Amino acid sequence: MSTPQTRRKTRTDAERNRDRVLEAARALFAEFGHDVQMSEVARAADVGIGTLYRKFPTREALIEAIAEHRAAEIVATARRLADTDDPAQGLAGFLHHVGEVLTGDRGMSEVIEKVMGSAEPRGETREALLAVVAELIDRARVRGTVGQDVTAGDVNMVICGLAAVIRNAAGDWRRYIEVALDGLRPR
Amino acid sequence: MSTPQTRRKTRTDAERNRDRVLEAARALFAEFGHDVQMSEVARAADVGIGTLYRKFPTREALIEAIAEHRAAEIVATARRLADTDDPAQGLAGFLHHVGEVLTGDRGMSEVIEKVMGSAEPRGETREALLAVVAELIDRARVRGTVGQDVTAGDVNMVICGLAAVIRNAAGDWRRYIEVALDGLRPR
DNA sequence: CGGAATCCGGATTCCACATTCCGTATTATG
DNA sequence: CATAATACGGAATGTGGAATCCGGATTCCG
Repeated sequence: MSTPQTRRKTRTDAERNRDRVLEAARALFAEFGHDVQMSEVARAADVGIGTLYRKFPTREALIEAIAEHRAAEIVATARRLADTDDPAQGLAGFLHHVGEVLTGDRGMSEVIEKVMGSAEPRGETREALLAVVAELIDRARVRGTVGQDVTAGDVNMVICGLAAVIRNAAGDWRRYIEVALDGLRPR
Repeated sequence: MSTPQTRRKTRTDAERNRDRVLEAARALFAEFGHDVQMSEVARAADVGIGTLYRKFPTREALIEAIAEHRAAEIVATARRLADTDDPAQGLAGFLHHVGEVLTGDRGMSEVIEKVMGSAEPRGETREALLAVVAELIDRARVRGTVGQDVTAGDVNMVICGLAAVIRNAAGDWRRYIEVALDGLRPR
């Protein structure tokens, strides 16, 4: 009913513009974080504000699209690390990867904090992330690098803290990870 | 020159109002964090907006006043812990106290993050805090509960993360402290 | 080509707040 | 008390920024 067969192919410029917007938004949010303005995004994408709003009906929608993208990347890497059975990688490698990403993406570090916290309605991707983390923990446990009692929730907290440390430049985040990892090791 | 001897005593009601405002603001910011409105503060204090602004010429000024107050309390407690040479207290006790305070004061946990990060112009109190933390670390080091290489910066990071964990309800913050403390212990 | 169907741009509307202004009310002095 | 000095309240103003609207430009399709 919502698809009258009289449907033309989506205009090519429309599609192109959508990509432009996403790309520009990604760059802007990565550099300046949550407080870039819609008009700035539009300008950077070399697109009218109207267009921007047709693609993403809401500021929030735009941010979500970007975040989802980055999150998916992270999950992908995590899964790779989980599969490769390299002792030098695993949980440690994952945390460092997250740190690396957040360092170059201020907006993401702002989002991660919230996402790792309260069980928000951030569906699929969040689930996927939790799953991989759980797997990483299992492997680490077997290998003896983390205690039996360590949970995915613990790692969540660590990541939440990591994001804050990076976002506020509160110190050397690699050192933070080191400390956290030591803290998770079996007694 | 700025004190023409023709100076009456400050009106008593003025003084009383200032207290009311501070008290109301404290409560409001503690519960709702950074986004309470000036008008709400005024209403809660049962005072006109104009008055509120005579006491604190700026939203920021108000927040700063509140934060400074809380920070001073924390420093005081910290110093007490540092003096009491109770092994069960010290650094651990301090972190738990901070956690307790932040749990009941959302606004503060928002501020702490920033303050612990970038060497902002938050003068005296910040200095004092750093000093006590340093002292707590020294004692802990002597007692052997933290490694030789642990610095005040490390504790800063931990606190910054703690604030984030609490603010986002990302898990059990007592557990977080436990992990952090374990991570700081000597090898 | 021709003319829908779609999409664009960006001025404009709306809204949520901080901050200012000023006429009125209250307090301290003599 | 009288009166100057202060303080008060809260409507009015200013501002920043998201979201809407619509005449004009483009693109698709026969």
